[in-house]
Amino acid sequence: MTMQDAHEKSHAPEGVSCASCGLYQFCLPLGLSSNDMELLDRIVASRHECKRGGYLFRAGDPFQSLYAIRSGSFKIFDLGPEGREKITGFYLTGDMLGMDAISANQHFYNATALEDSRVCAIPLERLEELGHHVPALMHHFHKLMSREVVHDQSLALLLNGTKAEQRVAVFLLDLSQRFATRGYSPHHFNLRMTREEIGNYLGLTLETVSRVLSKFQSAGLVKVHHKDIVLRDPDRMREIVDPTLRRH
Amino acid sequence: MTMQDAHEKSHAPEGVSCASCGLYQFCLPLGLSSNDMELLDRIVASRHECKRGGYLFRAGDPFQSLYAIRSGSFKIFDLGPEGREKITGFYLTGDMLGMDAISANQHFYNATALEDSRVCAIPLERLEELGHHVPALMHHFHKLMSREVVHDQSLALLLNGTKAEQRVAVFLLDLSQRFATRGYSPHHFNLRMTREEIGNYLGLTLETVSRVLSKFQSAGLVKVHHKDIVLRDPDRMREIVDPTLRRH
DNA sequence: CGCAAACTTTGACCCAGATCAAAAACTATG
DNA sequence: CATAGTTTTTGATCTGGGTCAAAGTTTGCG
Repeated sequence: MTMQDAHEKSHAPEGVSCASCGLYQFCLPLGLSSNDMELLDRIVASRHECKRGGYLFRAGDPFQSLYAIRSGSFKIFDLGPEGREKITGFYLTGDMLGMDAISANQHFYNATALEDSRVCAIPLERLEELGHHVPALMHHFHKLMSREVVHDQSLALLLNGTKAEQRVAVFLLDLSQRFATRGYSPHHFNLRMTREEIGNYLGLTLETVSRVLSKFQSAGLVKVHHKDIVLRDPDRMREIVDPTLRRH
Repeated sequence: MTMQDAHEKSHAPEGVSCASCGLYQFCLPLGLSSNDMELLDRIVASRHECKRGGYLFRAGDPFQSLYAIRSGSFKIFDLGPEGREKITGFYLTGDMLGMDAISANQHFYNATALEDSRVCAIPLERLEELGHHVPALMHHFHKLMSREVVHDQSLALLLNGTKAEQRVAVFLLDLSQRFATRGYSPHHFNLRMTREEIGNYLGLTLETVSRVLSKFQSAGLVKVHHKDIVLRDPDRMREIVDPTLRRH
């Protein structure tokens, strides 16, 4: 079973507290008093490591707990009947994974690490139990789930109503913004996924992603060097996403 | 403001209880004791009517409450920069709407009634407050949100990896199953939305939807008469969705 | 009941992006 | 540091479903 597979995921030293994590503005503790923060450590069942390519959970696994990403990044994906992978999300440090599994008590999708990563396991029962005593915690959890709903609907909108260039632009701007929120540069960052994974996620082929990036580069919008991205003109990028922004 | 617009939504007699609703297997009360059920009525702030085409809420509206559909059906949709409508979901009797609004305290999307409908307004604060005393209620709410997450991701998968015929087949089978769960015939039902709305939702044009339905009809899979649908061969329909099911 | 408006069907043509192909650039490993 | 494998780029061609067009159907309203 996934949980015991030492090649994919192993226990790490537990001597870390939520208060010292440096992620409390993204993770669950947001808006809690330092008093509440101490309680928070009680809901983290364990901390794991997950090697690049290792599974955090697989579709069909029984629902054990939610996971907060302490460091690293993950993709979640479906494997179709013929094993064709379809990515529905990339998750970065501070994001929470596994909320799909609550509804049927088992995971619908798969999650693997894009790089060596660490996660905190948060059993839902403990979260709910502590939530009875700390209303702000419960409410924050509801916000997190709601954010997931909004994100997933945005993805459906993206896959429905937009052209290739818009999709890639949305993808880059979204990443940029997420890095900014985490304190990294919004102008210069490294992709953690391949062209194929990007295309898979955006409903495009890797060739199309590559072509669009080349086009953006010759238009002076970005500087692309492998996975190294420099956003040179975010405003013009935003105009590609929403042409009504263009001022003549 | 939407909430006061009498043309769109008006108050209806309040003399109805959750226990007498006949929907308690779909709505929030699922799995609660009859004792808890009495508490439940306390979280319903009001019951409204919503005429065909009327807005239940609009993108940007402040988040007032969640809504459980007592009768009727709704679509939720985004209006792009040029006002181009993009539907991300159809909701039937017993479904809950508005969970997108929790994350930012305002609605991201619009909701209008596909037919004259009635809803129960459920303020989140009351739900959370009562949830502190009734853990099963809180947990059931988490399952509902999780189900929404799974649905939205499934939509993204549909819009990504499938062809026109598969999409229409998925749509019909999904509706069939949802009607069945509600005690209606899974073989014979009425569409509440136009070809255009179906196509919009599925990422197809109304012409393509029409063509696919015609093709399904001549193949003997369905009998289509306007909005009246008879599923004649659900098994073969499932094979269209997932060709690996085919036995030669 | 009759006419207008809305919805649906069917046909002809076209295009964005998929697919196929092949070379180039990078990465990892012994 | 050479070599095999992976990832990316670029080009040529193909196609599912979009777009445009026009006729047929249904519904609702006065």
